[in-house]
Amino acid sequence: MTLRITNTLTRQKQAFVPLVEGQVSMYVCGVTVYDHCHVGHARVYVVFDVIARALRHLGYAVRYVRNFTDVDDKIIARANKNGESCDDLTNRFIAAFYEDMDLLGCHRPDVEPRVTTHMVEIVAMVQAIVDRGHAYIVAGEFGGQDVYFAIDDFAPYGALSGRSQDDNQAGASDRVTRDERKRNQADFALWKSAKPGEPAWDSPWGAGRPGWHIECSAMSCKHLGPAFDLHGGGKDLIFPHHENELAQSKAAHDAEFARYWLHNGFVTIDSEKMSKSLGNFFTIRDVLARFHPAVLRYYLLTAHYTQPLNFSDKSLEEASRRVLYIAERLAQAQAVAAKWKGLPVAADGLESKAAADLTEALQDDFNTPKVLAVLAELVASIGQAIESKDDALKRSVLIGGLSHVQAIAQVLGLFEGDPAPLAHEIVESARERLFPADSAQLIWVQELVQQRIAARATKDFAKADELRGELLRGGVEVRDTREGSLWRPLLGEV
RNA sequence: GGCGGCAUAGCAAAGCGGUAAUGCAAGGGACUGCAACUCCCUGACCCCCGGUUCAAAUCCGGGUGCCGCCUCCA
Repeated sequence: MTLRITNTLTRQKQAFVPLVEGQVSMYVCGVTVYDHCHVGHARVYVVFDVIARALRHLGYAVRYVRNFTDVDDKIIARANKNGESCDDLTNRFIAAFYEDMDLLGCHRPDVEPRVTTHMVEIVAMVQAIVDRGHAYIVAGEFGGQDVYFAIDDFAPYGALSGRSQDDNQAGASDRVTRDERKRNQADFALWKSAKPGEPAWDSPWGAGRPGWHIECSAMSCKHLGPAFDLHGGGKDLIFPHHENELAQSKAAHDAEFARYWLHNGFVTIDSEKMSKSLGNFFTIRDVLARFHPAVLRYYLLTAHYTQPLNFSDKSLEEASRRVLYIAERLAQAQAVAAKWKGLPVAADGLESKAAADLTEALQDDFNTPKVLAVLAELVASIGQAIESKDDALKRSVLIGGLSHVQAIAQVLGLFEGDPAPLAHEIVESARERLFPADSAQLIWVQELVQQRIAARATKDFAKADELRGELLRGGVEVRDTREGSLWRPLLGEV
């Protein structure tokens, strides 16, 4: 079996054949850095992080490029509003972006170009498009000149999004102000002349800045060449961003541009798209204040990347319980397996089946729910083995299973490290959040737990059970173990 | 108005022509003073109607419902 990928261009899942055997070049549209990222952004970058990891697992040498858009209307507006420079603003949010991505366990792409450092390439590409007759120049509003891409001169326009210009006109005409300078209202800016006070760069058309789409065309070309394998982003970029990128790039150099277009589905809330404009979004920081980063990452991988993913406390709570369960099982398995440390174990059927299942799941359009199912079966086998009285079986399943969990972990970017601290962090972060030190809630819990310990000591089980019931209603579960009566917060409503 | 996607057990989610992965929840059992944790067992014929096929959740046609894009948006 070979790798199959859903290609937006063909609307089909098709066999992946890279331009150069064994290598994959991949470009993913990065963020416009004027604000914190929300969960929708998190999904894109986690998904493509896993895709890059998966490709590497499958043996490809991957070159992953992801840009920062640091010149844009929204950036200028926000910087003006804040009374700071665009550079200060963008640098701040790039730093914040890295903090979020690091917490979520996303590897850095191989190249992370910024628009502001690629003006030479951008101007050159605009010039090439003009020279080849696919763009025209009009007078700008404040002097200088604007350059527009002429979609009527480019026959394949609409191929990616599957719509004709006529289709678009019907809906767009009532919402978009007419610009009489444009030949076709759907023509889009390649270069915009500077308005007073805006950041601007020199060009053959006077001082100005790039239009929205050209940066990705120029930067992908510079770092991956005029033709490359994978181009990714959220579904909302299909039109107009990617459609326009495709048109510009092909108009500039005739090369194939991206061969496979991958688009991830939206994160939704109550089935509606999470977006800035609707205001129904949570930033990554909002979520990480309540849930462990591994929980958010796990949750983001529970649905196939092309499908919508509905965001809710319930889903995150379920993911919490699951991640905790897996981490605890793995930690326990490691503790049990430690005594066999260094002893070799023959690969068993379980391990090789899991390896084959992992590969198959990844080759099936990076099917992370399937990978999670493989992991679940593996962890279940490990859980059974821990209980097993058969020492030989136990040893082979635990050691073999743990080593294969690592292979899966490296692809998912989950459970890569030591599982014991992860389990501890999940419980402790919930404890700190719900029962902070010196809080009335904490004192309440400690008081009841002490009373219960006392009740049990005198074998007053009726009283002990009553206290446990009370704690449970207060969101606390108590477990009587060899180490005594331990308590921890319930991870979400059950 | 145009274009596109989705509809699978209580919930979430795989499946891409050969009689439905996985997770959560729920029920039963083992364990436990009782519980919790853990382990074992239990669940759906796939929105509706037609069609193609020896065979369809999976393909085709028609409905219904939800969502997205066509304006900045991951």
